[in-house]
Amino acid sequence: MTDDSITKPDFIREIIADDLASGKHATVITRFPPEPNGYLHIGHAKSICLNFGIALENRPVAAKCHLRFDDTNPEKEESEYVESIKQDVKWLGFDWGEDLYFASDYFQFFHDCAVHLIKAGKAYVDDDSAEEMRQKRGNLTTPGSRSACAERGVEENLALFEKMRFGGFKEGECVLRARIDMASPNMNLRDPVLYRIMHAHHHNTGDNWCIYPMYDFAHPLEDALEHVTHSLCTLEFENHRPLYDWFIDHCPVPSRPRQIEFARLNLTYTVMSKRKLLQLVRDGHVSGWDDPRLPTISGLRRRGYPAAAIRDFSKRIGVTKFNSTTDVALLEFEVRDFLNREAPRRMAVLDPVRLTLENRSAEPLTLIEVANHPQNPEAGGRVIPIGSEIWIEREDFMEDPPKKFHRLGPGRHVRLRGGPIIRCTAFEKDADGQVTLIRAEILPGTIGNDAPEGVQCKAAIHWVDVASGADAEVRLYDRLFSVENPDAAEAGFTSVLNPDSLKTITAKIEPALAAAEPGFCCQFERIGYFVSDSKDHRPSVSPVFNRSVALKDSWARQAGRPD
RNA sequence: AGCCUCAUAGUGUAAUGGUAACACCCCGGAUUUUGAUUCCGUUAUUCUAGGUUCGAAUCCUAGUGAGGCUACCA
Repeated sequence: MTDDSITKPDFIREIIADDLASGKHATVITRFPPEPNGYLHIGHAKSICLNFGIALENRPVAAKCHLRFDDTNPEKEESEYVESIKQDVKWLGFDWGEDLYFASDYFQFFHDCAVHLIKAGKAYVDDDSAEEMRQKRGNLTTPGSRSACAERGVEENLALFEKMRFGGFKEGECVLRARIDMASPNMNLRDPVLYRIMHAHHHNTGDNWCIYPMYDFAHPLEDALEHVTHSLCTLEFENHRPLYDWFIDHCPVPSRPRQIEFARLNLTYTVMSKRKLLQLVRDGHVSGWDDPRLPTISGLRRRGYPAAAIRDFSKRIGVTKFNSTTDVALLEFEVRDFLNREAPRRMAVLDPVRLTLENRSAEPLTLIEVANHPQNPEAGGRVIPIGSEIWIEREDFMEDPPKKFHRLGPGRHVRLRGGPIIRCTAFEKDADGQVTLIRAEILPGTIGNDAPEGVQCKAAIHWVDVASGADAEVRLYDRLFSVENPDAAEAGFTSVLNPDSLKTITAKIEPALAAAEPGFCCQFERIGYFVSDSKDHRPSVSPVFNRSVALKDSWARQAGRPD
């Protein structure tokens, strides 16, 4: 269902194609390596689509993409997140097959590599405190100086490391460091920490270990162990690549993966950092991690964004090293583009006003068959009852319409979508001047036929039958922030939250909508795309719909302009 | 301040030393039983300065701007 025509080779795909062509690799193995410490968001979706996409595209050479949980820090990780991440990857349409891994399953190997480095004189146990280490590391312009512990012999280091491993030290008492270069202009190479002591329970290994490897040490080894050929990560790891390569060079690994960095996704009108997302949830600015306004995968899913639209979006934005910010309008375009093709049409009236059909004896219709999709006859149709009273949208009637207004007004004609043309004969107002009732007559014989000679009918409006229609809660979602770049807000990102990001209203919906199952995506004709809420929607009892995205509305733009 | 990386219409990307293009957005028009869709069209682009070359968005140098790096996070 995804649009393959969008795919064009980016610099990473070119590298891979070259490696395949030159015979450097016979196949391609990528991996998506989340830390299970939070929920996935659309930035992760970019990485997922990249890594799994490359594997899919290279199927002829048996390419694969692994799902690997980078769970090397027991203090931050929970198995609850493992399940939600698996669910999100699956929902996005990707399959890791047999290749589900946990970094924690490699703890023994990491340990053995550490011992290997110690024996080679390339790692040592350091008793310096974190504070002392920081001071001796130097800074951006001045070289660091080595800890006195670096002079320890191999046997002593071996013994101390074993003592670390078997719980002989308290947390923070010492660490294992690589012996590289304290004067390197790349801070990552100033004798980085390999192992720290954590007397913590791990979600996978329980209490088997009390030393845990650092990302920089573990990650290249994980990749190499899994025979990953191309290890794709975001730009902030550029300076880590020399260290990545150093571990590959100095440890007994079975393969040589290559790290390639690309720019992470930034989107306008939202925030993407885990910390800020967490704050929005904790402080109650949103209802939870799956709030439809959040850029989380679960939020987008609940919002009714199709997985295919997110995949198309990922292709459309490309992959580069340029630190860019993508206009969220591009995501919304992909959502509309997909839903326009796939979503069945339904009718709902968001701001209802009653309309009475007066000449029912002249046109005694009781049922109307309405097409489910204007461009796709295969989508079939549905039968909607129609009585003498219907709801129409308040803004589809004007007492004194301007010449460019095509809808209903006194004496004017309009077509009821899928039904007959009607003519407004009268209307009533209350004391405040608010229209309370519209009276209209049906033009007999106009269902499925053009307007009779001499009748001006330039629009079709949606409607809901009063007798058979139902009430529904409709949640009108809009952008969470009112400025393009909330991260740059002087008073903090929460100061630029959009106060109108959610408007909840009661709407009138046609019978088929009330009966829909949760997660049903459709277009409310002339309004936008909506989905029945996966959590709160109760079919036929208490329907709840979320707006995914509004339809483009050139009339609103035109009408809003001064003449 | 040192090191690394990046810079093409408003936004995101393509052009791999040989005519700067595609998508989104915006604007206009045609069609339309959704003021949607579809179709057609308009506006607008190589950060700056030098250099190499017959020829530079592309290669080199410098500058400018942006991002990253001084966790026992990932």
